[in-house]
Amino acid sequence: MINAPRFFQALADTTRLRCLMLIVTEGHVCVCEMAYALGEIQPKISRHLAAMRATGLVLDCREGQWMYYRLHPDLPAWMGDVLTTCNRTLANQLPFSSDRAALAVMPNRPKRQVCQI
Amino acid sequence: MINAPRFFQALADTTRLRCLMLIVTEGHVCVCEMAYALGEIQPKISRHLAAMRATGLVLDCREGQWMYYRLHPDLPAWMGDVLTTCNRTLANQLPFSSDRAALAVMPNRPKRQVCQI
DNA sequence: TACGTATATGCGAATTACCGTATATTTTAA
DNA sequence: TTAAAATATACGGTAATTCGCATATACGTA
Repeated sequence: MINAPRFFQALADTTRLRCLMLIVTEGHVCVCEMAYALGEIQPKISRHLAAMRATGLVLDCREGQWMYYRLHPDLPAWMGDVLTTCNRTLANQLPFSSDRAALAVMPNRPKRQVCQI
Repeated sequence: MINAPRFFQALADTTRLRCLMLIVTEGHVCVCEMAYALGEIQPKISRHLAAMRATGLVLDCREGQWMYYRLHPDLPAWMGDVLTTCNRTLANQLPFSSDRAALAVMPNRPKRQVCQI
């Protein structure tokens, strides 16, 4: 089970926090979407997501070629509250606001179909 | 002004988080109180507090020989919300609960007098 | 002034974190 | 079966973090 210091450590990196805010807003986001939205290279995004998966903060789900990430359903309630509180304020600030804007106009953005689990 | 990643980085260390939860609960806590409550040596506590002061998370206030730390009054509201949410849950868990218990029975615990600013 | 208590900080060592590049793996489609 | 796209990871380098110990500084009191 994820503990408080590890939870906060996951939020302590700008790239991870930007990915998490996208996940909180969108529900499910795949790697190439985050890489495009943040303007970062794919291995960097993938490594940060692997770190958050290892700490139990997010869960991955393959859908064809795409790997979608979402918040771990067993996340303690207070951690979900923290993420929501955080997103409510940060969503209107840079770079989080421009991340959403970039994702909204992503060319060839994959359409999520199945994997509703 | 303190930003989100630096804020979370401050919470990402167990010693700092324990000190912060004491500060949230008590309002003002001095270094020797935290050292006693956590069972850690003074330089370790002092260095962590200096780090949090440098990031703008806490404010110090000398009172005689003692240096009291409290949350920075200009902390963004959402960060205060996160700390409150966090403390509400963690206060009942180890090691945070035993930190409060130890502080409550600290021998020769200094009495805070002035420095109400 | 001299001493005891509280606090801060300099220092070096060990550990951990983050990055870019290159490459391996998985899946889809031709 | 071959190619292309998406993703994961190994590797090496650099920077940041954390620690214990020793010591410096500040304050109160005798």
